[in-house]
Amino acid sequence: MNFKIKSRVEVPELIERRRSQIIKAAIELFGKRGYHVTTIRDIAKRADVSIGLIYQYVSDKEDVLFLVLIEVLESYKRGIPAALKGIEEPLDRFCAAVRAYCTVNDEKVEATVLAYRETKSLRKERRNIIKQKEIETNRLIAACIQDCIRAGLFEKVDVELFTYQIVMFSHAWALKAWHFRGRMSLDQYVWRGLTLMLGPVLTARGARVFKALKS
Amino acid sequence: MNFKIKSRVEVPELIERRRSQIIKAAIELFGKRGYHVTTIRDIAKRADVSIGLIYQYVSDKEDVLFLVLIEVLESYKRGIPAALKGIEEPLDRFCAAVRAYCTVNDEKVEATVLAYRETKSLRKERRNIIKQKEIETNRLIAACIQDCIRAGLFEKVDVELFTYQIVMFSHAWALKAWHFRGRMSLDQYVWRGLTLMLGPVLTARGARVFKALKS
DNA sequence: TGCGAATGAATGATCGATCATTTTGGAATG
DNA sequence: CATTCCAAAATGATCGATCATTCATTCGCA
Repeated sequence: MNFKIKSRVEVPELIERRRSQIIKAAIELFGKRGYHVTTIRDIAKRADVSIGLIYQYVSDKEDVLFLVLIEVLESYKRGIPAALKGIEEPLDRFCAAVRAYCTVNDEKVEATVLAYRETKSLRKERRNIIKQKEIETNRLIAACIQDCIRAGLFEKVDVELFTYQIVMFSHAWALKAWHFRGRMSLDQYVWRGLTLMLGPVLTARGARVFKALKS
Repeated sequence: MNFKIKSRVEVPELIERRRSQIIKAAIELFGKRGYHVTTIRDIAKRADVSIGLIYQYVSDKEDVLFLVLIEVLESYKRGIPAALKGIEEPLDRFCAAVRAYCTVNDEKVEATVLAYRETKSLRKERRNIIKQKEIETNRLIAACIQDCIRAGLFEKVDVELFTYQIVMFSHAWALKAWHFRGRMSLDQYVWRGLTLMLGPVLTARGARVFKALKS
């Protein structure tokens, strides 16, 4: 859970600025070409810094991948609470959470695919930190589901499995973009998916609320 | 759809034997360590052949990855019809197909993860062949769903989306093995998943058939 | 002037691919 | 049946290229 990446430069603002410069370039390149094929030279060029500078803020290439994956997963985790702000009604919150998660996956398809591709390229200890981050995001969705159950809008479903169903549904938009893109819009995907998945989950009352929400 | 990989040796039986020897070793190594980290030397050693021999049956390392992915996807495609043999009742067939797909993913978790990780490492033309293979497998599941609809066991659902839901559900067992393994058995996973996913899909009659199936 | 930050040429290790050489198996010969 | 011979198959040392990482040097600011 706790991680520090060694830096030869001490000034925190500088670390912040340089690292995000490096991460930005690396996300683009890793996303397009993959981690192993991308060279430190490529990253340096795209970030408009020297090769040596990268090694002042990071101790090896794996550090860059780790920073990249942390940033990707955290940005996903940030997206959900942001979309929930101000929404009170539980079913509404649930739908907003699903839509938000699909939306972040849509905006950064390559980053999502990258997380699937390259998490295994980290050493175990770091891989676990990444998994932990994913679990934290999943908890946000699980909480929405729990709330719907408590409010009598969902039947008492298998929360764990239903959460993963939602997560996979969202990831699928990115993982199978080659299939879905062009076939339907993200909005269509979300609504058609929700309709399909909620069918057996909604209580009678939940169904009424959902119908109202659709319009 | 059509692919030939150059071989310096002409004898078909020899090509068959040597290639499957190479592929077997490569699946294990790519699965455990990843494509880029595995060297041709590693593959040669594990397959118990010389480096040079590999280049007699394949023209470069990417050929090996391609052969590996083709083999993985084909083995998955073979698994479904095999499990359906002799089963007539449509809902039974559908459940058997889901279970079969989950089972192949369970037996070769690393291969499934590998397909997600490394398909992008192929050049576009070959990547498309792999996607095509996945589509062919999906069609087998879609057909089961269609049959259930025709038989009045499923409501007229969104077949495309429902198919992908099933596919992602099966892949999730492998992709999220670190979460599910130990928490439940594959059988539990399949039944809990089917119960969750079929809820809104089954017609009244379908529900009766499903209940009977469970016992 | 001094010091931390930045640079990029140089280093050394690694790896894919090649190819000169050896081994193998079986056809031809006596 | 033993021997010779040869083409195909197999080998692995070697080559050339690439890449992560280092470090001697320069830069820029206080």
